[in-house]
Amino acid sequence: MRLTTKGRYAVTAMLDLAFHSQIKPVTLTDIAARQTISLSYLEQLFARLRRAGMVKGVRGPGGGYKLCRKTSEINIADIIAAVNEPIDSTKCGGEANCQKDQACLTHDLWMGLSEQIKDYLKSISLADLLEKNQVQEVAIRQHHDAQHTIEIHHHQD
Amino acid sequence: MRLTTKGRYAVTAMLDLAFHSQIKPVTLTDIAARQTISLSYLEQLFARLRRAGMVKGVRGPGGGYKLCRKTSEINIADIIAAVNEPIDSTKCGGEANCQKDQACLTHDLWMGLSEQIKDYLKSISLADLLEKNQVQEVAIRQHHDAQHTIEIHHHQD
DNA sequence: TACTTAACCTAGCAAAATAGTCAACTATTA
DNA sequence: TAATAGTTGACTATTTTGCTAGGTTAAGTA
Ligand code: FES
Ligand code: FES
Repeated sequence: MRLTTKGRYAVTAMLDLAFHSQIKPVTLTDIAARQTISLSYLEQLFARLRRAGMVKGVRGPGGGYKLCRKTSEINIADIIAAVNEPIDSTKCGGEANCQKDQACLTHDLWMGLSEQIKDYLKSISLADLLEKNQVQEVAIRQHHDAQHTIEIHHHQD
Repeated sequence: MRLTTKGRYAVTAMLDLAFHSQIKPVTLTDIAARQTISLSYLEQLFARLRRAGMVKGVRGPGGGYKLCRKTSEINIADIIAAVNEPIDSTKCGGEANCQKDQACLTHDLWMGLSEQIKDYLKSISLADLLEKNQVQEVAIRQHHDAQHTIEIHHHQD
């Protein structure tokens, strides 16, 4: 499991998609504009996400992308794994034989740690994040509404 | 929190150090040989680890590196943070103002997730990993011993 | 049928990060 | 003093990243 800005872009885009594709597909152009990510970079990311079976492209006018599964069934680890080249972080490439005596200090250890992180990220779904974010959005909207009300009151003075 | 091979190198080297520096300091040459990491790359990593106050260099013959703290007081997150350039993973660089309406979809969300991963890695100490590894080592040795016994039995036939 | 839309694909590029090298230098200690 | 071993800085190669530019293909619409 590698964790870089690339993965962040992917998670962000997927979250945007989850948030806006309730009714109709969302175009990458829209996501690019909202999240300030280059369109073609998004295309690259979504090509991988599509090949991983997480999203589905709909061509033609009114088209765009939509999720293949429910937001509760899409986890963060899968998204990150989909966009990152699956690099074998071991020297031996699966075989546990690079040295005689201290062979797997790197091998088992990092693999285990990496697996733990993956498990952790697997336990977080898009729905979980959406919920969190929605709470915040609601809070902000309520704040705005409140301010709006205050302004109206002010005008009525 | 970023997770790349660089961090893996650092954690692996620190673990090797923890494992071998019980009695006397360990030279980077030894670690380089054991873990098949380039010596000069290790030097770079250990320069950062030293600046972060995690290891101490001992000069002269019989010198090398040793840990500044107990293995139970050194966590994985700190090691990884020490070798990675502290990059601000947000576009806005701390300010939450990159866009008007959807400002912090990226911001709060990824920051929070990143923080959670960091917390998780903070909860794992070198001692924890050592213990695990030692358990495995014992297991392997036992397995070897068992096979050895089998071979002896075979010879006795 | 022609046109538009947006997915889908390809090649290439500049900047950054990563991984590793080399050589000179300094401090320690046997 | 001579050997050892850390310290430093500059330098190079490779990979990844994020992006641009240009297409092709499928699906709607006039
Ligand atoms: S990396 Fe797999 S055995 Fe050393
Ligand atoms: S990244 Fe911080 S507000 Fe958008």
